[in-house]
Amino acid sequence: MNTERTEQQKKVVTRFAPSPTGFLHSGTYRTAVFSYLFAKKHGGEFILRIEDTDKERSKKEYEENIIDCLSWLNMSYDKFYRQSENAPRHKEILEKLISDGKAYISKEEAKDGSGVIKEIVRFKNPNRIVSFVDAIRGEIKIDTTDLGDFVIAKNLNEPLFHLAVVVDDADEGVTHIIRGDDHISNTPRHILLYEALDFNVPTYAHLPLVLSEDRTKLSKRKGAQAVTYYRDQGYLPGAILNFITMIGFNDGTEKEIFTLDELIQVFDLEKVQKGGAVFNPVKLDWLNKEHIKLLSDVDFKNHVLSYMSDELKNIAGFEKRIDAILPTIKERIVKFGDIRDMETAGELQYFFMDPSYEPALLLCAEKQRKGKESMTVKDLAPIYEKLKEIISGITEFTPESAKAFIWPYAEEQGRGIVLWALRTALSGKERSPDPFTLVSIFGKEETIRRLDIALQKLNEINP
RNA sequence: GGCCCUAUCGUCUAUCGGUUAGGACGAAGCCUUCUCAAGGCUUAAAGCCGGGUUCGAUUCCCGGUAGGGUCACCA
Repeated sequence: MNTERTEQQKKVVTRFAPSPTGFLHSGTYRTAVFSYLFAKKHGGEFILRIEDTDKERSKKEYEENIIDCLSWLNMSYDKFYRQSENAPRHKEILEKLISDGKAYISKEEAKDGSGVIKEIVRFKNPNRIVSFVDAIRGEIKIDTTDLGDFVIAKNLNEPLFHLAVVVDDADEGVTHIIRGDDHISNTPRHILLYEALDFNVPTYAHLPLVLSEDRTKLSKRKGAQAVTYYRDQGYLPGAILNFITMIGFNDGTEKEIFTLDELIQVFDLEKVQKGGAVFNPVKLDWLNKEHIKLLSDVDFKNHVLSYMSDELKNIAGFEKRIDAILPTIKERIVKFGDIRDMETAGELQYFFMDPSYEPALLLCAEKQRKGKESMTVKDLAPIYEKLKEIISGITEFTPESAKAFIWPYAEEQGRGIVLWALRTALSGKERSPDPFTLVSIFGKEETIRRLDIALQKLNEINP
């Protein structure tokens, strides 16, 4: 009874054990997220172990990428291991297994077709049915007979995944192995090894796979984007974490927007989905926007600034007006990378400097009076004069106040014409925030100045 | 093909035997100041099939079917 209790109170230890053979992407790091959430939920420890026993495919840059991404996602690990550094221990275990008669060296022709005879190590399979209780799926039984005497090392100095993973997890005290569904078929092999080594078998939890649009396992080939791609595009790490958790997990409520801390609070392996889920980038966009709304004004501004070019930020009027246009930007972006697109499309510059546009743009107001004659310079000039007059009377520069002053005149003259004229004069664009917002951003002096510019441009057109 | 896993709107999901099967994204429509957004409202949209168990199954069991995973001297 006592031993049972201590067993239950044993500190939870989980690990993320990627092989550094590619960039971290949505299909691969989700196991890290769930392992992390589970460990933190139970006040446990989260380990990062780089599984670099495959010398040919492992690359230092991928290892760096993994560490980099985890840090960006704010998933700090309590311990770090590099599997290759445990080589002496692996060799020791291999020798023990062989001397115990539980594994043997087998002289075989190399699989690469070179014809070389190599001495590989095979595990002596007891050929029996292995069963375990998966924390997500319940009992799973698999007959290991058809696995044969599987290979556990290329030679005494080069252990393979099955051996290394079991030895390391046991040595590092991992209590819960949370990994992808695709590992279910490996689990019986691992359990066999645990038993041969007389180690305690940990609890397994096999996560459903993240799927691509065609419902097959998400992979780089299937269009999985690297975590760094999302970072570069200006997604928030909190949104990525929230999204990747919500596909495959639901706390039973209708809440969808969670911070990392909230996720830790509500996380529960038993509420993890069993079936695979499609990674839907459109919903990620929505979620990211929601997370942007959660940002403090300062944080939001800093993010915005980091996505603007120096050229833009160096415009003389930048400092003066940046704060005023922040709300407008927030409304229009879904991720911070959109700011670069806005700048490229020239949708930002006019806030800080005189807009550049063809005089004819002003005349386009004719589009607003269907079936009527085209607008002419003669029609428009008085409108601009009147607008100047109205604006000089505005006392408070808020969108609401601006509207209160301008609206009656727009009603009288035709909304389309007046508002289009105002908006294009202020922005030089066919699309922009509404004119009242623009007026409130620019203030009296600048608004009138821009109306004068429009008037000048009008004169350049021959009636 | 063997073995294993899975199965509710297009997508992500709620439901722990009794519900008008709920929500979200997306879509469509409407409203809200001209454009672009944002916002609000409305609508369409699901229990794979067949057997059981039960007074009653989306839910439990079995069998199909379908999809996926895995079958390396990769991890």
